[in-house]
Amino acid sequence: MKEVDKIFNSFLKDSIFTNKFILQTHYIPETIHHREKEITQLASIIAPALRMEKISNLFLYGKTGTGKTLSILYLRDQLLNKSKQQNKSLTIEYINCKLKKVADTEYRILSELIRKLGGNVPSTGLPTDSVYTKFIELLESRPQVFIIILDEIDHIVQKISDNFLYNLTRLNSELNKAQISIIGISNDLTFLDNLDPRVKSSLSEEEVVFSPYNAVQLQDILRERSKKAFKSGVISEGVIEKCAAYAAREHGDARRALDLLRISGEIAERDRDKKIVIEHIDKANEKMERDKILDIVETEPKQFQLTLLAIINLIDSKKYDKIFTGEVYEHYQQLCQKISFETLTQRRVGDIIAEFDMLGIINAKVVSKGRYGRMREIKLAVNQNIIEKIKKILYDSLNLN
DNA sequence: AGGTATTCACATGAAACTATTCTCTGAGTTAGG
DNA sequence: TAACTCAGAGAATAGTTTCATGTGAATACCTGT
Repeated sequence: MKEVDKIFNSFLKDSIFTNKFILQTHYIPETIHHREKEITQLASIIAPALRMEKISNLFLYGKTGTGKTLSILYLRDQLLNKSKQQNKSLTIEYINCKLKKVADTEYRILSELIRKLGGNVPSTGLPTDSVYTKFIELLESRPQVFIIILDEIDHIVQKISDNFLYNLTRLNSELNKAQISIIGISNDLTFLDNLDPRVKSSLSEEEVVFSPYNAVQLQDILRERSKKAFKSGVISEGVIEKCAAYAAREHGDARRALDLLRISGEIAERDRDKKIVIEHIDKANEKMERDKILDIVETEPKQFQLTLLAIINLIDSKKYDKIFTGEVYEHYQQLCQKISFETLTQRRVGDIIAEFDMLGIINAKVVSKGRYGRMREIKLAVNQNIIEKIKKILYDSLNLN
C-alpha cells in the first residue's frame, strides 16, 4: 500500500499540468484570439436582445474547430451577464442536435426546450402539437426574449425534414409577449443550399462565416492556453509549433490542436517525463488516430464486426494484401456458422463493406476483372499494430476462442 | 488483325418486409378547488 | 374537474431481403484480308 501511495503522491507532485480543464474543448477562455472580427459582428447582431427586441435569426457556419460554438457560447455568457444587471428577461438555450437520445428528433428538442424553461413533459409522451402548445404557453407566460442555439443543425434537417425549422421560424407570429430567435450552427457548408427556400430565407437573415485558423493563429491559441494549463517550462522548444502544424494540416482544426497538446501532456506524465517533447506529440497523434478507429470498431453492430473480422482474417492468411468481395462473403458465412449467427445476404454484406470504406478502415475500390467479373478490391487502411488491437476487440466482443 | 459480342461476378437501385422505437390516445389516477 | 400517468395501439424508422437491372473489360467469336 505504501507503493500505491508513493505513486499517487509522485503523480500529484510531479504533475506537469496546473489545470488540465483549460485544454478541454468545453472551456471558454476570457479572451478569444483571432475571432475578433466574427465576435464583433455577432455581438452587433444579437445586441438588440438587451433592449428586449427580437434579434435576427442567425446562421453560423465553418469547418469543425473554427471556434463557432466557442464564440457563440462566449457571447451568450456575456449577454446573460449584462441582461442580469439590467434585470431583463432574456433566455438563451444551447442545444446540440447531434446528441443521440437527447435532441435528435423534433419531439425531443421541444421537450428539451420545455424542460429548460422549467416545464416538464411526461416520459411516456404527448402528441407533438400539444408539446408545441405547451412550449408556446411557457414562452407566453411572461414577456421575454428567447434565443435558441441549435448546434450541428444539419443533423436534424436530414433526420426530421425542414418542417420543424419552418415551424420554429413561424412561431413568432403566434407569440404576443415573447420573442423567439434561432441561431443555427453548422459545419456543412452546403447545408443551406438543399434547404426549403422559405426556411432558408427566414433562418439566415444574418450569416457569419468562420474561416479556418492558420498555423500561426493556432500557435497563438495554444500558447495562450498552455500558459495556464501547464506549469512553466514544461513545454520544450518546437512543441507548440508542431501541434499547430499537425492541426493546420487538418483544415485548421483548433479542437484537434488542443486535444493533441493535452494528450501529449498526458503521455509525458505517464512516462514520468518532466517535459513535453516532440516525440510525445507523435505518440499522441498516433494514439488519437488509434482510439478513433478502435472506438468505431467497438461500437459497430455485431454483423459489421463479423464482416470486418472476415476481412482481417483473410488478409492475414493470404500473402497478398488485397482480397475480393466474394472471398469475404464466403469467409463471413463460415464465421457466422461457427458462432451460430444468422448470415446476412451478400447484398447487405456488400453495403457493409462499402460503409467500412467510408469510415476509412478499409480501402475498397471497384475493379473489373474482365471475363472474371467485377468486384471490390479490398485492402486494410490501417497499420499492423492497430489491426492487432482491432482483432482483440473483435474476438472479445464476438466471444470467439 | 481488327471488330463485335458475350460473359462473369458482382455493383447498384428500388421495393417490400420486419422488428424496433416513437408518438399518440383514452382510460384510470391524483389532486386542487 | 382539470391535470397528470400509463399501458398499449398505431405510426414511423432503420435494418434487411428480394427482385431487377447495370457495368467494365478479358475473352470468345466473327469477318474479311
